[in-house]
Amino acid sequence: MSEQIAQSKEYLILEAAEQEFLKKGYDGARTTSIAKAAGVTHAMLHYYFRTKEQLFERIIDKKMEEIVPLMTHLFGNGSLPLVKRIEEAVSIHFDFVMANPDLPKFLINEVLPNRERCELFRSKIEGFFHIITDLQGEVDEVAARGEVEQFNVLLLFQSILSLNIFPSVMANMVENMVGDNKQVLETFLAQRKAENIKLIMQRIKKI
Amino acid sequence: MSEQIAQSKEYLILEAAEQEFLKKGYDGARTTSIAKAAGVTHAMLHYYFRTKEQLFERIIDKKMEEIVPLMTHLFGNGSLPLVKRIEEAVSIHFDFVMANPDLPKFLINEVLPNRERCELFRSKIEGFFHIITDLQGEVDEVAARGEVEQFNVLLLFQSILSLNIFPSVMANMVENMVGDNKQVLETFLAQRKAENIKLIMQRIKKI
DNA sequence: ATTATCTATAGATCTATAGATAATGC
DNA sequence: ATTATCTATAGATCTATAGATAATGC
Repeated sequence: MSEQIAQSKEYLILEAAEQEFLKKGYDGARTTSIAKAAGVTHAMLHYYFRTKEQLFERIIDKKMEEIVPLMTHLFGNGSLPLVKRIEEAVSIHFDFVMANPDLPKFLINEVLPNRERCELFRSKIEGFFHIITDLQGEVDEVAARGEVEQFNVLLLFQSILSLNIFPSVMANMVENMVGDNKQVLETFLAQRKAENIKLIMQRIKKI
Repeated sequence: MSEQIAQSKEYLILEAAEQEFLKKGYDGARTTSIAKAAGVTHAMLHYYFRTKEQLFERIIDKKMEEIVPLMTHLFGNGSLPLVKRIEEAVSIHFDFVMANPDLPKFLINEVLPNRERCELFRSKIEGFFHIITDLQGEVDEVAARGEVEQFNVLLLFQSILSLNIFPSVMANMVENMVGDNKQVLETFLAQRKAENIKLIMQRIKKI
């Protein structure tokens, strides 16, 4: 990004707004705080974005766009066998959530409860649901050959999602329990990731 | 509860506050809305509870108290063998979350992020962590005899929690996907519950 | 005497804009 | 001419309380 854009007031406001909205949600966020954090006068925020709502929509859109490519490429590595591909997906998804720890709560609190935003989100990740359907066909075949336990792909994806967002959704409690020791935290996360992979693998592998 | 208490303004305010705070969170809740929903003047709310914060704490306390007995009795049926006891726990916990669908989000958004409240909550469920420790000893024994796969009880509990809160945390998206057909929703929930039990059972059972 | 209740309003906070002025690009 | 920026403030909303009055319990 060019130096001009990076330091433009409009961009500074967007960055500050992202922080504020992700940390505090729409209700908790203050346009005055955003302006202050961005180092601009409050009037400038309204000059560029007119309303708090419009500024918020910009952040929502940005966040959604960050999720789409992950979702559509999650089970993307067609060269791997089915089970390995799913194991990869769990791992990649876990890492993505850890790299974007505020996203799950933001989605849960600000996107899903709003009809319009929820449907916009669904339309954006529509491709993902087609992938799920295709994958189900593949699973049915492989399971018919007795190579994996039969399973519902959508349910399995929900399980992966649930398990992987846990550390970020419960981040405060986790911190509270492990203290602020970075080493301990990383050990915990590694354990958590390994456990999630094991859970999913045990579920689908042929007994 | 006596008719007097049930219809007392104080109690009406508490009930309305519970609805409002659970649905909208602290920031989104309005004391004026609460008073209106309770059918009392706004001044009465402040007369009984002084501040929004104090009213909120009352609701927080109540909600915590609802969770404590569940947690401490989750793995309580000592007469069952280990694996069955855990299966029971998954089932009971799932049903509890479904019966209290707003609780997980409330805990995640209003309790855990607040240092004081989070520690208060931890102190209230301290007994639960002792149960986890005891259970770990039992697991180590049974696993040493080769009757179950070795596993970490705390990690497993986290997995159960993650999997079971999914439908309520994603409730809006689930509704959006299954429509408002009650039959379809119940089928989904039954599927989800069976899948969670299967996931946990497969994880701990000896291969 | 104390508790409960209401009306009216203070006081704080927050979003948003008006209006003036400076900077920028044809 | 248009775009960017600031100061000042309007206007809306929300929490909280003052002060008067009615109801209740010794």
